[in-house]
Amino acid sequence: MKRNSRLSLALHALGHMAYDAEHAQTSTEIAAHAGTNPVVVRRVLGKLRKAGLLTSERGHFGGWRLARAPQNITLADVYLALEERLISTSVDINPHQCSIEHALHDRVSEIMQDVETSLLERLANTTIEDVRQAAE
Amino acid sequence: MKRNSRLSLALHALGHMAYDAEHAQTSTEIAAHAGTNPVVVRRVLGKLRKAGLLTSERGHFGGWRLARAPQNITLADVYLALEERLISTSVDINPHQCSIEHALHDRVSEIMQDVETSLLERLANTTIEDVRQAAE
DNA sequence: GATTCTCGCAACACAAGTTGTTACGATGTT
DNA sequence: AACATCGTAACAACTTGTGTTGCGAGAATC
Repeated sequence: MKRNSRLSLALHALGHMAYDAEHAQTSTEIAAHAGTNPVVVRRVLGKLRKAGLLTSERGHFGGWRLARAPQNITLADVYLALEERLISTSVDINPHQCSIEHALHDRVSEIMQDVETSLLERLANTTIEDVRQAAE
Repeated sequence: MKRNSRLSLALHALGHMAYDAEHAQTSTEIAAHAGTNPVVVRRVLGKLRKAGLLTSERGHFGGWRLARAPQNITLADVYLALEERLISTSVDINPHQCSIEHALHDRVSEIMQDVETSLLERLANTTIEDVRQAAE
């Protein structure tokens, strides 16, 4: 697997949880469905919980539940919860800072920022519920 | 250094070469300016040569030159020459292919494709010459 | 022709990030 | 008490990006 597999895993899990929001799903169940490991699932879903998209409960009949209705969770929410960014803003500014480098950084950063914003707008237009319905 | 450092390096080198297109620049010079290694420079610029943006000459007074006027090289040309993509299309399709996974893949791919296209359009609107002038 | 300069390329080392796995403690249910 | 489940740390394996060394090929100069 490669980059973006975390986003795929998160969305996949949410999609399934949208089917019956009452029943809590265990990380073992989710992992089996996604072809990965329960610990990996907890790592990823832990970020979604931190962002308020999910709740988790320990103990018997514990597991993961949506914290909101699937109509109220957009792909953008999930993307932001993972705290990854397509654009790499971390362009090390060299100390000598030649003017070409500076002009390039400004121009490329501006474009990347616009693209990132555009991406978020598009992701915000699709909810987990939309995806669930599209899958039927 | 992180991702995108190849694009930065490539653009940086092109920006400097745009100043005097006559004089060939050696990978050692470029590397010193960019704070990296000549072999790294050759690796990156080799892709630009393959794409027809640069030429290289061996031997005494050899080095790198622009293959076209800097007005005719856009940031999109460079981005494409590096053969990297922001979007990771390589989402391993699992054999069992659950319908949620399929719907998600379709939806996210569509969005990513649009964003990639939008990025290319924006990059195509700036030339190396534009950047050089902005640096003055 | 010998020397020097330069690119081309392969090979390797190192660091960082991603994923999978094991282990164990904490918490909740039966 | 026994069991199920999450939370988290630790580690291994793999991939990727970058830096480095070494050496051969081609081209200019002496």
